[in-house]
Amino acid sequence: MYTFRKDERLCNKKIIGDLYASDNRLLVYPLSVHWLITEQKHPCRLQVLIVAPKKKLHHAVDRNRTKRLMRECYRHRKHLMLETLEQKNLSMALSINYIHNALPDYHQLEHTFDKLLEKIIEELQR
RNA sequence: AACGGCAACCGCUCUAUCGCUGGCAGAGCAAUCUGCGAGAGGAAAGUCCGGGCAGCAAAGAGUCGCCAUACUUCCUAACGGGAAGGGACACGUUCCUGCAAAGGGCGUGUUACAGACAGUGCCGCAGAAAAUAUACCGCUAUAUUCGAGGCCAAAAGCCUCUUGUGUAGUAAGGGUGAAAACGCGAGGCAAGAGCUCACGACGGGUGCAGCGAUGCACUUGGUGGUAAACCUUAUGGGCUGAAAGACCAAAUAUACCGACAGUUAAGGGUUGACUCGUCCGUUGUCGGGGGGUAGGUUGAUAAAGGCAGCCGGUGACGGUUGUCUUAGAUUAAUGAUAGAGAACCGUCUUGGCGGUUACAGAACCCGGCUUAUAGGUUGCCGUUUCUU
RNA sequence: GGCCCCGUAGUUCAGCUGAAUAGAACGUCGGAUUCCGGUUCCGAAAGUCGUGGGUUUGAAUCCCGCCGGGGUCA
Repeated sequence: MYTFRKDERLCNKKIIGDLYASDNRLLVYPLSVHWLITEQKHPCRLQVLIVAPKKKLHHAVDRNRTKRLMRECYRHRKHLMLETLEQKNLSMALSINYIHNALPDYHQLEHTFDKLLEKIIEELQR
């Protein structure tokens, strides 16, 4: 239930390009999310791209830790989105960008993720 | 014991829960599941050097250019790295010489440390002059000239001093400057000058010592600085870089490649330029296949490996014996949360409370260099204090 | 994983083949003109030349090491 495997990561360059070309953007500081409804080719309904930009976090250590924390939060909460997707029979691609220039705190990040998922599920219901 | 310096080493630990990437074993047609075990560094960083490895129609040769290095010997696979030694400079000195100034010896530290008679350039301002001394002042000789004095009774003439001018000699002196024509003393001279001589600095030659840098002695030359200015000398360098390259599967229609046959001259490539050499060329047939799209396997992890002992060496390091196996991702793993402990700091107070636990994250692999780094351990050296 | 370039007043740039006062425009400040403001004119201030060393008599300039910023290669 709380797994996070290779299948769930977004690797297709074409989909990534479409994702950033679309206008579906949500902002819950310090996170920025692009999302896109995709065709159901892939066995996994929900694919995600986790980004920590070099412009904001200059050291590789900081980028690694930020990505790990974000991944951990996502791993614990993605089932909420999956339920909605299965109800609607949809498939989705996500990119979660970190846009602050300091290291995050885990508990604050959890709180941010809760709010973020609420918003995404609202969008999906429409 | 405290503080400081240098060198070497370590650089948080444990438990629970939930996860990630490989390996081995088992189950399953398969997806996958279960179990066991592994999973960032001393700098993984900067990309400043050197190599391995790989490719390039020749990746050949020569000349020129370009780049790098620059005391000597050694170590090393190699290096622009390291070790030992030499020179220079700085500091210290319970040592030696000396009245002193100073010199020598010893110790510590620093050092991008080849060549400035192979040539060219540059040296602002100031200063006479900044490098072929085209001589401004001064000094000297000589010619001439204004004037004064002396010799003489007077004239002529001669001598001394003096004013101006011309010619010649002269770098000893001239407030400058970072630097002034090797320094300094004596001789010499009309005045002067390495013109000559002694001593000293520097360059060349010869002899001796040393593998050599170099040192010492003798002799000779006659010298501004600057080569992180051009340059000269010596040595080295083909270019590119894992996004290299090899293989497999999918996919498609005319860039290209290979073989064979015919054609033989314009031209093109050869990795900065030229020359020689060499390769290619245009048509037809056959075979393979570009670009674009999206994958997998390999390259790619046992090595110039680590640790310990012994031997050789002043040392870097080498030899030998034993032992160990130690990451391999690829939109990119090595983690998160909670609790406990350890170390250090602060505070009140004698065990609580609060805080801190650095720098930093592999991407083909090695050897160095440089830079960042809380705290701790060990060794050596120096200073101060206390005790015996 | 490689390679290249740039850091100079508050801002945008010169100066970079060494020479002592580091210059220009805009902006800022003060004064004049105006009833007031703008325009215009006059004047002034403002610089560790990114940083630490070295070469040189002398460094923004030459050499080396760091720091920061930007670009480029599938």
